[in-house]
Amino acid sequence: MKLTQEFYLRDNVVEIARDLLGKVLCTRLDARLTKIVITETEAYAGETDKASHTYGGRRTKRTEPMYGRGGLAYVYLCYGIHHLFNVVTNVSGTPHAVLIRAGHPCVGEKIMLTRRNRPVADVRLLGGPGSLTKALGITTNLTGTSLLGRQVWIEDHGITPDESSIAIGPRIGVDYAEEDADCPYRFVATLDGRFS
DNA sequence: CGAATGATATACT
DNA sequence: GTATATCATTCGA
Repeated sequence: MKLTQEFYLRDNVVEIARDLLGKVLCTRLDARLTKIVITETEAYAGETDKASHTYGGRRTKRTEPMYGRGGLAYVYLCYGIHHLFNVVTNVSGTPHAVLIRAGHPCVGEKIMLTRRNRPVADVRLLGGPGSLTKALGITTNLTGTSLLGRQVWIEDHGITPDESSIAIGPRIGVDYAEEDADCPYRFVATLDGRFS
């Protein structure tokens, strides 16, 4: 059920980004349990990827978790407002990560509505990386946390989108990355009611 | 379309 | 140590 270390240690970050579609991202924070089905991801291929914070081997206090072992969380503040959640992959020393961009409510929908201060669950509840972390209660103080622990983890509920329901395209908001801005590293799944 | 909003990286003194 | 530009976005006009 819960994804194991081996899932995250694999060396093809693009493949892991695709495999994360349909998996269930869970948090238990402030004694409140929330789960969402992942529907959109992006791969960031570390040192060779101009869109990645670790391009060229840049290593700072912020990016330190990306250099850790696969299976850690990398959370950072973007535009001074939004906390963005990433899954660190590959072995220690290879700073790859997958950004979780969107999802569908699974457990704790009411808690998520409260955190987002919204009346009803629509596509905007979890419709972007910043909205998603707010709904799940994720903040930068979770950066470096293990995804095999008690606060945040990922489960397999047996949802496997087939090839035809996955759209692949260039990543969002990475215009600064020159030629790497066009890499087909973004995955979107359309799961028509196939989640529990 | 444009403001909000603050940590972070980088380039200076 | 201090200054400044930049940003893997969101929301509301």
